[in-house]
Formats: sequence, structure tokens, C-alpha cells
Amino acid sequence: MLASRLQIARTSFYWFFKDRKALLVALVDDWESKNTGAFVEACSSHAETISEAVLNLIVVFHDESLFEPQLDFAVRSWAHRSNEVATRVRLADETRLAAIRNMFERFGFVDDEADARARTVYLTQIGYISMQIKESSATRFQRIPGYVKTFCGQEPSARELARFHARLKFHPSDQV
Amino acid sequence: MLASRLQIARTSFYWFFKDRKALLVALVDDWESKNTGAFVEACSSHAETISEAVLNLIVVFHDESLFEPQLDFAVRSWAHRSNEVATRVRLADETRLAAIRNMFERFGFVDDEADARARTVYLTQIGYISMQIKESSATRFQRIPGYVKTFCGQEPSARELARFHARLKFHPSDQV
DNA sequence: ATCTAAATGTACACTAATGTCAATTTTTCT
DNA sequence: AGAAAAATTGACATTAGTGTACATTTAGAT
Repeated sequence: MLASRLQIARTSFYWFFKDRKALLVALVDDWESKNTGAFVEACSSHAETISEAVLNLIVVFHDESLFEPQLDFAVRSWAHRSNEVATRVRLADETRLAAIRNMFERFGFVDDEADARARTVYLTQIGYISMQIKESSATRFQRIPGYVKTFCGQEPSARELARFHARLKFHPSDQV
Repeated sequence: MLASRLQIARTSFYWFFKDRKALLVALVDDWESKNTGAFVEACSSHAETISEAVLNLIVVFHDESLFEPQLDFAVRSWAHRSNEVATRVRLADETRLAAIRNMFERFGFVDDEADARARTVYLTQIGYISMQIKESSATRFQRIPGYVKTFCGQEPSARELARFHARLKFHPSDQV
């Protein structure tokens, strides 16, 4: 399938990768290096309010240069069958969750509540991928204020929303 | 794999199912019939407060006689490769989401907010499965109040939590 | 006890998936 | 142009996955 998609002979694959497994390992390596950094950075970037901070984080999930939904789901699927991969996925998830929890704590949420809110934000996005929802960008943007209010208990200001909107306009691949 | 797990010869499989595909179709049929009913029922069951209603819903996700995480994820995985399955999954998701949204609307949430909260509850659970989190029941129960507060903006009362706790004690398979 | 249906097993066949090898073409560098 | 490296390819080999046919065993009913 890969070969026909690339318009080359099937066996040409073996010039680039030793075997099937080598490709899969490379994919997980790529997944690992690409994602985690962007999350930590978004969580520690400056924000005046918690709603702005949450919006910063949501940007990462919608920027396909930082986060690839299809790849993420594929890796998680693989993790269901491989303990090795499962361990790496778990580690990445913990790193990301810690970063998000830390973000909530910076804005005064404590212990269990910071933890629950961090998990809610993160798990909602992971669930989104799992459901492979396809909706117009209009629909998507319309839902954002509701999500932000749910995630942090505070509605985003018009100015924060406008900034969020502007940042994502730079990535037309999201408009599908 | 299936045959060795069941301690029978590989070909004995074909006595029960015509072929591989027939088994997969049966699995999706099972998934479909089993789940959706339980959701709708939980969402329409009586509750004094929104926090109690949310707890009623969370029970469904933790009761393995009503909801099978592994199967759910497997079906969603399959949906990524089969349009037929994807359509059925999408339909089931919409039915469930409508039931949950309706629940929030009964307690005074309107339009976008009811929608966002319904999606947050549902997607968080789907995300949970995708992450195949394994935690002790103690840890799980500890997190519940935080989730409830995030989901509906209101903390569950001690009495509501006690009832929730009691209901799940009847399903020891959850204690893993 | 014996007949029948349910269930299991062995032998075989076919196809899809994966990988190796050596030859060939294309690109790059001097 | 000509050599070296990069990339591609077809022919072949091996293994895993899927399925059929038929014989055999087991369980239940009369």
C-alpha cells in the first residue's frame, strides 16, 4: 500500500528501512520527539488568565505541524499490542499531563482539582482523535468558548478568542 | 491466537463463524446493541442535581457489563480503516452525545454550553480508553469528585458520592 | 445401545505479506 | 565524460494468514 501510494516498487522500501519493524520504530521515535516538546512549551508560555492559558494549549492540538492526530491514534493502537510501545506512550502522556497540571496549579487550582482539570483537557483531545470527528472549522471554532469554560470554569474574553482565532488562521490545513 | 487462547484447533473456528469477517461483523453488532441503550437509560434516569446525573453516567463507563473499553477501542480502530464501520460508530456516538446533551439541558444548561459539557464528559471517557490507563480503584475514586466538578461546575455532595461508590462496589471486575 | 447433532481435528490449498539478492537505472561529484 | 553513490527494480524464497473438505470424536436424546 505504501509503495503504490509512493509510486515505487514494493521492494524499494527496503533501501530506506531495514524491514517493516524499523519503519514502525522510526514512526514512534518521530511521534515521541515531535509532540512532547510542543506541549510543555505551550503550558509554560505566558498567559494573563487561565482561559488564555487553556487556549494556548488548545492551539497545539489544532496545529498539524506540532501534533498529528492520525499518527497519535496509530501509535496508541500499536501500544495496545506492544508492551514496549505502551511504556513509551505512557511516559509521554505522563510528561504532558504533568505540564498541564502544572499550568492549572500556576493559576491557583490545587491538588485533585488541578489534576482532574488537566486530565479533562488532555483526555478530551485524545478522545476527539479517537472519534475522528470531522467538522467544519466554523463548527469547531463555535465550540471553543464552551470547552474553555468547562475546562477551567471561566469564559474566555473576546480579545483572547480573537487572538486564538488569529493564531490558527495561519494553518489552513486545519480548515478541513 | 484466538484458537490457542481457547485451547482448540485453529480451524474449529469455522464451525462458529463462516469466516473472519463474520466474526468482526458480529463484534460490531454486539458493540452496537450493548452500549447505546445503557447510555440513554443512564442519561434519562432520575437525578436531583446535575452532579448526581453526571455520576449516574459515569457509572455506565465503569460497569463492564454495560461498557467494554477494549472492545470499544478495537471497534474505533477498525473504523479508521473501514468506512462502513466508521458510519456505524459515528451514529452511535451521535445518539449517545444527544442523550448526554439532553441531560445537561434538563438541568438548565443551554445550547453551546450544554453541547460542550456533553462532549467533554463523553470525550474524556473515550480518551481514557484510548490511553488504556491502569490505576487502582482507590486512585480512580479519588479523582471522581474533581471530574464531576469540572464536567458540570458543581461538586457532588457526600451523599451522592456515597451512593456512587456503593453502586460500583457491586462490580468487583472494576477493582483492577 | 444407538442414532443424531454438535464440536473438534487433520490434511491440504491458496493467497497475502514480508524479505533477499543481484542486476539495472539514475543522480551526483570530480 | 566517467566513476562512485544513490535509488530503483524484477525474480525468487519464505512465512503467516485464511479457508475448504472430510474424517473423527463427543454429548444429548430416544
